[in-house]
Amino acid sequence: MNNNTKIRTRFAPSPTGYMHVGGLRTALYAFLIAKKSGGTFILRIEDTDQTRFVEGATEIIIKTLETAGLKYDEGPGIGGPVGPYVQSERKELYRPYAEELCEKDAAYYCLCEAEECSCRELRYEEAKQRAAAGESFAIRMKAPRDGETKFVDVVYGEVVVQNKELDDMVLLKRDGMPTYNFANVIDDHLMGITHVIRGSEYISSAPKYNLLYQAFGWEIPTYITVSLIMRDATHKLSKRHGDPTYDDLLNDGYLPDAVLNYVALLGWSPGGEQEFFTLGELLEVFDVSGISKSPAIFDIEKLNHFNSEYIRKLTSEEFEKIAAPYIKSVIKNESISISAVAKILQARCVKLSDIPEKIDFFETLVDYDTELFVHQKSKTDKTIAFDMLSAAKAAFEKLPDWTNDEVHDILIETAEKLGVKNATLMWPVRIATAGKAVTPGGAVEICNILGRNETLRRIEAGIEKLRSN
RNA sequence: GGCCCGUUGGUCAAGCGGUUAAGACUCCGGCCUUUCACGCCGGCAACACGAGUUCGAGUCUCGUACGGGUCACCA
Repeated sequence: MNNNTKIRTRFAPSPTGYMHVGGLRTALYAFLIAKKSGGTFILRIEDTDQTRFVEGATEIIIKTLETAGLKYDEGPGIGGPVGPYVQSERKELYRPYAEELCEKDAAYYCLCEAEECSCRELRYEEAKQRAAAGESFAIRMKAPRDGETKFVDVVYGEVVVQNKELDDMVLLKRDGMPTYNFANVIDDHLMGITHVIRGSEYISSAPKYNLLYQAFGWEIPTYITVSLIMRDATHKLSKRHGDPTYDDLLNDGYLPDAVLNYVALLGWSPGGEQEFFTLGELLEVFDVSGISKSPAIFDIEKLNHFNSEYIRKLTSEEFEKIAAPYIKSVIKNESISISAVAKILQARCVKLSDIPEKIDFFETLVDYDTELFVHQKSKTDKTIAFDMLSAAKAAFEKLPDWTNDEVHDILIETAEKLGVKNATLMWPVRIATAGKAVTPGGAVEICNILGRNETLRRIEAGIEKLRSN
């Protein structure tokens, strides 16, 4: 461990146009590891493959980190002392390092087109001449053929590999661009990265990176390898198979804080029983010793739970603000109070996209089935409902206008007068005004939101329905 | 296939040689109640298998099975 230097970590995604949930978690851990010790968190874009260029992809990454609250100290847009932070803008600087390795006999020019390379022993001078004469070439690492390479990973412990398992990986491609692996090592060193946090798909490459560091005589960073996030026991989470990306989740009405909190707990445990953590709290409790080696399955049900809780914890003003667009997507009638609708929704939605189907009845009353008036527990059926609605109508007509409290009081009063349970009156009123069995809020809230005229209109319609039945 | 890694309820997971094997999500009862939700109370459900070490193993060792990762001039 680099105890005497400040920790520097980086999140180094390739710009694919979206953010994986796993990528977000890697970014989070890198952020936490740096920040909890007052270190530096860096964003670096790994775009050495130009055929994969996706318009706007870097912006998506930047925006993701921003919404997630993972503020980077150095990176694209804000710069920093070891920039540029986009690899395609650094492409000129890799070649000299590859040449340096050739001089040290740790790499070689590979002039072969074939996959099986036969030019490993070609002398550097001779290869250079042939290259100068116009032959195209790549530069490969000259991996040792015997012995073993070992390294220590904070999560995986000591990993030993036989060198004969290592191949001569390409450092510089025929097009002159560095490979991901090479650029990664060079940049991590040049940017002073002390702790490398990445997914377990890279653990097999780690020994090769170490050989490179050793050939250069550079200090090897601390490796922290995190396991994969899976869709089920046998498939990793993937956009291609329809699994949601971070952006998909936000579009579906999950809150950034909830997603971050949930994702933090996939493959890492704080040890105690607390599950809800703000980013600030994570900074306090996060410790690499809690990172697990085994893959974790992404469970949308558990995320739902986190999201519901986060929604409930919002102040009603905050909730109204984020719920308003969803509410307005179905409620066009301007006499309906968005704020009142938001109020009855807050405790009842798992995610914001649940909202439209829950409140559509405010806008349009469907031609519901009168069977809905039958409810044993409330002691009501169609005949009773008819009487209840008639009584409610008479009571409401006496009120020129109303508030929530007035609706409540008059209904309770009416039920008392009739000598029935509150529910016996409330049920039919709610059914007549909403036209569905399950609604956010009860009869009182619904009547109040609809307003006197619309409520009376719906109650009268209900009476008519029952009369003709 | 070679190499590397993993395996505690359906899911996330605690556990670091002695526990009635936590907790959370889901699911199922019940209570509360103006439907639903919330809340409260209760319940179902796990150490992959086989050897070994040990007085004692979910915890240590080896093997087996199953699963994953990786073996690109992709990242």
